[in-house]
Amino acid sequence: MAPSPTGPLHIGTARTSLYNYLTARHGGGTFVLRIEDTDVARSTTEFERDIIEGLHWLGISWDEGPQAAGGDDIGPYGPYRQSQRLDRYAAAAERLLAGGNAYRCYCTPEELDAVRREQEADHEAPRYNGRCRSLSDDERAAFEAEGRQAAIRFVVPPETVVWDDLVRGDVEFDNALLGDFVIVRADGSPLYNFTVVVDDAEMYISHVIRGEDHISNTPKQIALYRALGYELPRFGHIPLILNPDRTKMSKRKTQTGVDEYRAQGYLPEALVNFLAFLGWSPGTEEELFSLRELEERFDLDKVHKGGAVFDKDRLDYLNGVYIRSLTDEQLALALRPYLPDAAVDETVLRLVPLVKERLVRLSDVGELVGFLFADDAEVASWYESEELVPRKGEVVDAASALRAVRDELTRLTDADWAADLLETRCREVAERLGFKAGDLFKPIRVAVTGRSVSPPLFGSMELLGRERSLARMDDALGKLATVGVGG
RNA sequence: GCCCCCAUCGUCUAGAGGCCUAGGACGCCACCCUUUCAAGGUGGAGAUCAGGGGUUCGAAUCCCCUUGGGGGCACCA
Repeated sequence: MAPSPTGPLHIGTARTSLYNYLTARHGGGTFVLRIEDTDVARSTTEFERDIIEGLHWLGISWDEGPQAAGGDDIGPYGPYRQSQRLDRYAAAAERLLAGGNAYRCYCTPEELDAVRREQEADHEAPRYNGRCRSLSDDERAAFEAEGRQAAIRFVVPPETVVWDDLVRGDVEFDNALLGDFVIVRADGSPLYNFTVVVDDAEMYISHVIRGEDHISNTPKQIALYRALGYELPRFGHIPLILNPDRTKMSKRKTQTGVDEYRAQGYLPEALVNFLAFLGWSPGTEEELFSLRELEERFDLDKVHKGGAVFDKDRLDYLNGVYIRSLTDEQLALALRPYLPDAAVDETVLRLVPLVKERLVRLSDVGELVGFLFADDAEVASWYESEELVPRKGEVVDAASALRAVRDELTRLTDADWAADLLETRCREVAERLGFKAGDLFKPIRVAVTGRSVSPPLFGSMELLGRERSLARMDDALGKLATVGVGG
């Protein structure tokens, strides 16, 4: 896998990495991570860190490559950052030049542009016209005298290239359609199509698995492999992840940062399971897979050719499944970062059963149990007094009901303040007053939690504690009084 | 404009000539359970397998064309 540290870890990169990782693990191979940082202007070690940490977070590990951002490499064919391999590219370029497989090109961007425009006008494919391909020594000297810097272009042999793609089968491309492409810029820096070939070959990469958007780079790279005398790897082009409108997934239309999903409380297990199925399935109706199980079952020849839309609903569903599969202790730990620092561990563990079945993302916990950590006045500000009124009741009913409940519960001691007893007492009150239990519970719920939708009421009250629960009922009574009916 | 790739419910997918009156899952809709919301359970709507031609006794599965969609055509990766 060879990500470019020019941005945070992208969902697409994560998926490609996963497929690479699974292919390597499934086949007992070696998984290599290489950082493609030749674009010095856009590459940062901060992004490198985000990528490496994101992959680790997903559970993806590699046998060769940098193990930490800015850290040392592991593996026999390093260095594994392209910025540290410049001498190799220079040597390869020299070999190409010496063998007549490449030449210096003195064309300026303006000249190139003019040619391109002309070709477009003639409805031709835009490509380099080969002007500098066979310059005489005099012509070369003349350009040099002008002070022009030369880029290096690769001589593309005009032949049809065929490869047996790991996911698509035979793919054919006519390189005669290609112009000679630049492999080294005028400033001496090497370009992608050239560096990957040198690196993949010198790192003995056997399987190149990448997105379908690279399919048209492959014939160029194969030509380079041949010119350089390298042995060809197998290529596999996996389908793209799509926006809901079926265009190539983009930040604009879909959330693409792995760090963002992580921050929102998606579990790596859910993301991995979800990503694996974007373009692959085991061929059965099973759909819950751990990384380990995927390592065992994943196979490139079950990978689809068509793109797959990123379906957020499905990710959400899977995340819920994985959250529910956690033990209470594990979930309490995972929830910690999403709860106020003031929340003690014991409280967190006790609140887990109340929220476990209600969480789509870990970050949802804040909304669910916010009433526990907000002060009474704030909770009272969350609702209008009308919300205290039971479905088919009057404001007076709400007031008298709440008062009855408060009076009843006041008699309980702190020690008795537990969910089951609270429920028993409230049901008794409901019966005495002739309320349906649900109708009575509504005003209590709103008073105590500030919302008409909350975790189970009595468990919530137990956690909140006697004093605060009673105080909030008093606050509610006060709010009803101001509408003019309480008292 | 040129080149290449792809095509099963809205979405992810099962399906490699007869097992398909096309299966599962998400989402959606009902109902059940239920203190709200979830979770769970049951059921339902939802794809004439993009369309048209072939091949075959037989096609979602093979071939061709059309249409639609996507990707690529840089001194980006």
